[in-house]
Amino acid sequence: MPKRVDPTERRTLIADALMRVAAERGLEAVSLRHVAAEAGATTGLVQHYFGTKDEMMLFALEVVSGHIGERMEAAVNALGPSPAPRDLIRAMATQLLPLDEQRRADGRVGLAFFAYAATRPHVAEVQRRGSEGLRDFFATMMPEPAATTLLALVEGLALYLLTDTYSAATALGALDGYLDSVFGRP
Amino acid sequence: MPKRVDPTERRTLIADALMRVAAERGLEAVSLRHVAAEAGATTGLVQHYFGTKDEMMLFALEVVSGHIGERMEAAVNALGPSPAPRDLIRAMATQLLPLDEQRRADGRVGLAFFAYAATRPHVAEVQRRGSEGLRDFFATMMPEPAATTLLALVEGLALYLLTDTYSAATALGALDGYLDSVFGRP
DNA sequence: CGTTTTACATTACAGTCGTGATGTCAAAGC
DNA sequence: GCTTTGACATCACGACTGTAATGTAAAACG
Repeated sequence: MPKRVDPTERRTLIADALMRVAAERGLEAVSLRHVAAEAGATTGLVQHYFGTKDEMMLFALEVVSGHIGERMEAAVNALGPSPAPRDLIRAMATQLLPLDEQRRADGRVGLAFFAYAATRPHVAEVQRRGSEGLRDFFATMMPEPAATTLLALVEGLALYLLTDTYSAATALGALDGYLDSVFGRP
Repeated sequence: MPKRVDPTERRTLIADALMRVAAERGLEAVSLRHVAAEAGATTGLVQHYFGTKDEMMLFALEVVSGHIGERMEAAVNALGPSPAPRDLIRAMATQLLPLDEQRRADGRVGLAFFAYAATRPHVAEVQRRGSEGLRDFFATMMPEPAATTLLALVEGLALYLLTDTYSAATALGALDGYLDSVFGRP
């Protein structure tokens, strides 16, 4: 056999190509051939690592969640030890907003997956779990109804940022305004 | 020529079929053939009334906005004359939430169109205008930043209702909670 | 050293897609 | 009444899709 290869490395390489295609040309342009071409490979390689297209899509969705998780961890670490709950929540919520090109790309993929999941229950399950985990975490640092509201608010802001309906300043203002109403004005 | 026919009637007939397909099988299942079949017609008819697929999609998007507008008007009229701002806003915002099968169908189509618009600037324009109009109207009855936040919150709640992440009671609770924080608890 | 197994590439297939061309038929206009 | 025209139906086209089958080369393993 040829050089033994790290399969998850190849899979993330493919998933990254997928996300580039999805971010630039929409999820409907995500085909085995386009993804393969973007990855500089052939459809055979893609087929080798993902038996089916749905498998590939599902993996890409997990990569996006992974990105968000990593960014949240980094943002939280940047706060230093034992930060105030409000700062912690703000830092995490901000990572859900598409405020730079990196997060915009992830956001577009995430949005596309919402539509994709609308007719694929098992994909929807993955998303649901992610949202619930986040809300439960938020709920450890603020009243539960407020955590619920905050998460929905952030999701809506993300949507409007993605469509250029709201500016970054507007979205951050709305986020801070809501945090003020929960934690009290500083 | 055959019986002269009302073109907009035919167009809405086609658009309704499109929305049924999109709601049940996702926007990616929306093809000229599927829509035609759902409408009990042929692709020739669809082509006759919409030169191109994009034209058809755009028209369907306008139909969805129309539905929402009609529902809002009905809900507002049901309030009786000169309602309190809070009640008015609540009635309108509620129409944006997919709380019954009718609104769920529209919501799914709307969501699918968000993804569709992500790579079609002129479609995004239509959506943006709708959101801005709504926010401006809200802003006539509440502080502007609150209107901005409310709209994003409602959009986020709609998303989570659509994916069955939040229950109707949870979403309405979040909406009322926010309205309380703006207008004061009754 | 030979065999097996892994990692890919290539090709083929059946299906669907949007679109354009062409055909048919009935009513409106002269 | 004949011609024009609008309202569709039908069919063909090239492009694209996901997937299955097959081929090939190389490294690991006995």
